[in-house]
Amino acid sequence: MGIVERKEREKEERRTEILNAAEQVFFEKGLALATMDEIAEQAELSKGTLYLYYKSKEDLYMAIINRGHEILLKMFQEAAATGEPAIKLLRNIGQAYYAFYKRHHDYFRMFSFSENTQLHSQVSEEMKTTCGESGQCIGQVVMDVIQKGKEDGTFRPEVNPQEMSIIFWANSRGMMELIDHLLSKEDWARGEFGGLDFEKMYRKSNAMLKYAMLTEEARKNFTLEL
Amino acid sequence: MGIVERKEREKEERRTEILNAAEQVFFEKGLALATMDEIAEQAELSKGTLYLYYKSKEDLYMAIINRGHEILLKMFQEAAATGEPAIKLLRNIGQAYYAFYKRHHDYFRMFSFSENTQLHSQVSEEMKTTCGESGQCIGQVVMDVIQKGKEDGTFRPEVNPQEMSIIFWANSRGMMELIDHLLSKEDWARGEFGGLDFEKMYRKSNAMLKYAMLTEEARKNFTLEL
Amino acid sequence: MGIVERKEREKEERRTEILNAAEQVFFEKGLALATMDEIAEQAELSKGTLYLYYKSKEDLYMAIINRGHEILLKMFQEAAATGEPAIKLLRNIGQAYYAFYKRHHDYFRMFSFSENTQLHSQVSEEMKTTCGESGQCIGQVVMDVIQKGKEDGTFRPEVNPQEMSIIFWANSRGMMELIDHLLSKEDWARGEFGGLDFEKMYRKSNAMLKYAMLTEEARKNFTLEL
Amino acid sequence: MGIVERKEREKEERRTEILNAAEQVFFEKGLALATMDEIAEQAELSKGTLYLYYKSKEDLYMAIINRGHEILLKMFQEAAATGEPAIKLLRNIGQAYYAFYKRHHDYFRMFSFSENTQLHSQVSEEMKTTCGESGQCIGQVVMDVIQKGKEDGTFRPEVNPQEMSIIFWANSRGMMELIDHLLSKEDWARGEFGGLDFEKMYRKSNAMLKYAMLTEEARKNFTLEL
DNA sequence: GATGAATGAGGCTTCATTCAT
DNA sequence: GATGAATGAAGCCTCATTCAT
Repeated sequence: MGIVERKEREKEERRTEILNAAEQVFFEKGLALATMDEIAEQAELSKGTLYLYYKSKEDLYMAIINRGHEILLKMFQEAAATGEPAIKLLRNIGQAYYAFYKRHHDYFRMFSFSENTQLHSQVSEEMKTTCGESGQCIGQVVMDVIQKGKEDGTFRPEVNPQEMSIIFWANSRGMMELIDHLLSKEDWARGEFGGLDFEKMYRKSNAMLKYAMLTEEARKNFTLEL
Repeated sequence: MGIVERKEREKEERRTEILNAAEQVFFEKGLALATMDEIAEQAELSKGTLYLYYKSKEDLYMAIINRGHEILLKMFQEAAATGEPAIKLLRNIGQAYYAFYKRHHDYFRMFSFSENTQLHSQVSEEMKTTCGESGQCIGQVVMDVIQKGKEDGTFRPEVNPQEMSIIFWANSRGMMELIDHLLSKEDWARGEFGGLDFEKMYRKSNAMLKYAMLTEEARKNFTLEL
Repeated sequence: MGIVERKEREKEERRTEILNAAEQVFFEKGLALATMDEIAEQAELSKGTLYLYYKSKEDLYMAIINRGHEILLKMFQEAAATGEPAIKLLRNIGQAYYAFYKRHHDYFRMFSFSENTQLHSQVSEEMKTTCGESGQCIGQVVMDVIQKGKEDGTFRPEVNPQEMSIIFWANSRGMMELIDHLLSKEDWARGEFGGLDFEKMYRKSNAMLKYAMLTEEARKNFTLEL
Repeated sequence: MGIVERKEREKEERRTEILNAAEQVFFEKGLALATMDEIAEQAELSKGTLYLYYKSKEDLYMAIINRGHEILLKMFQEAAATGEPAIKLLRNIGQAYYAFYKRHHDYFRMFSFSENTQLHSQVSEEMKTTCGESGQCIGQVVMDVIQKGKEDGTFRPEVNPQEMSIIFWANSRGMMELIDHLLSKEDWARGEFGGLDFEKMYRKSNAMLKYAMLTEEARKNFTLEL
């Protein structure tokens, strides 16, 4: 025995190879312009084999998005596990998001797409189920941190962690999308455009939201720089 | 005389008809799944005629995005022209955005797409030029209001209007995208999901940002509800 | 009076303008890639007007070929009208053909096409009739010169002028087509390719045919250089 | 084993089937009027399959031209391999060309087109490379024979084989094109038009060129009939 | 006579997916 | 399980020609 396990492992490896290949192609061309032919060639597999592992091009695309979500989740979890006070953790998470964007902006760009109605209509239910989790968990990490901050008296008692985590997440995403869009026209690596320092702006926006949640007490130790 | 003018007007009408038809189809199917055949049929025109007015499917798509931008711009301009103090105007603009989303969410969904690299690569330079303006102006409206608020002592002197308008815009967009995504799974019309009142959350997020910009003086007249 | 003539003249001028425009476009793009739109634009006329003067794109193309034929005919006639002895005239004609090729190779290239079956099937009978003449006459010029050479004892009595004119014409055309094809790959202006001097070769081929027609007597005054 | 070979063979057969179908359609309609739909139907294959074997309509067309070139090359090679003296071989080649024209005039007509600039611009580099060879070799056969005739004292020492092979080839092609053009209007099968026997004329033209190349010695055994 | 907007048939090509081997 | 040849539906776009004004 062990033969079943080996088979299982090989199958998993094959899935990974396909994903790696698909990733490269999707990153370069995007969903619409990528072709299964190209992915098959990149994977050094036949086109038929692709369909043995993934039901459709869209499923494959969704699987890559899921990869991105898992990477981001891990980064969030690490950022929230330093043992620091909640307010620091929230800052860490914010920075982790920016770091993710910088290191994995190809994934980031796919995220917007993942919410596209058209895409969803073409992804199998199976795949959607598989991919749902990570996305959910990401929000949870933020929520837990805010809850913790509430408990230790940093955030006001009327703060609703679920709502606030959504607001934080939405704001961050909105900032990053805008940054990504503006930067694509200029020097992306420099992270600067038209004299604006986007990283700083991103941090500011997060700080502003955080500031609004602080108790009077906590504000004394917090300087909001605009 | 008048013959040339009439011709001109008819041509413009035809353009509008085409745009109307394209809009309907794009709203329903999205860029990828829409076909020029269907648009032509909807417009009760031959496919060839479509190409007399727009160079490609992507150009047509971009023209619709432009329509959306113009509607939004007008709503912003009206929201900023009530003569109220800056802090109210900013709230008006925020509400206008939400109203736009509610009334024209099909346009709203296209906006994300308008920043897609692949789309851009297929839109003619001509069309891009035509469509650039509205997008620019929208941000300007917000910026002017913040500048005004700074001048009348509502917003802190260290506030940078350009940066803040970007942050406001990004946050609002992020919130709305998230709302749109979450709601699409449930009852959209109700504007509520999982016990969360999204409109309220949206207003909160805006209020939090605003609050952070206020001078000590102005905060006295502003209650931040979380 | 006069008014009809003026109308007639203006109409003729319009035909010429159209022909000029079509010529430019056909020269540049060839029949298949040229469009009536482009011709109309070049002529600064509406597309509809084109069809007022020519029944189809193919008719227009044929009309240009006819122009070329007329130019060539005129050059042949001049070459044959210097009053020199027949053997010189034949040389003149050969040189005229080469000169035509050099000066008007765009026309020359169309000639091959003019014999294309597909083209013919799309040209109106009317236009074919109009264009038949020049083509016929060109052969006639050569024939007359050979007949003259026969009469003055330069060419053998058994020479059949009709046959020989055809052979001359065919040989010259074949040479020029080949030259044109080979040269297009290299420096056309230089008239040289792979160390071969095509003009010289062309003259040689003509000389060889001429030589074979000469009487013993005439050969004494003729040096055939190979 | 053998399975790979069989696959290989079947693939080659498929290529041939496609070529056969394309040939029939192109012969009947010509490049411009032929459609891939028709070729697919004729081949009893889907249109998509055509593109699995040939990149474009033009590539397919070029492949057929190549077939013709190969047939002609073989006929030339056989004509030049009878072991007879060079002067006979040259006559054989001339006759082979005429035979080719008579048996395969559809191919012959395509040849003119193969030199068309527009066609070339649409043929893939790959196909051009594949097709280049045969064309080259055809000229070589003639050249070798002339060289041989020079060496055995039949042709004058000043004869340049390369030049002369080109002249022969060009003259033959020119004659055949003209014949083809004139005959198409009348009875092609009879090979006669307006009282002219074209085959005889063709032979005459070749004989005239040959005659001009002969040494004084060789002329004694050669009667030039005009 | 001139216009030019409208047509609509049809062309080439692509590609996700299947299925016999 | 893997292959890759074959499919065929569909897409975008072109353009010669017509015809109402």
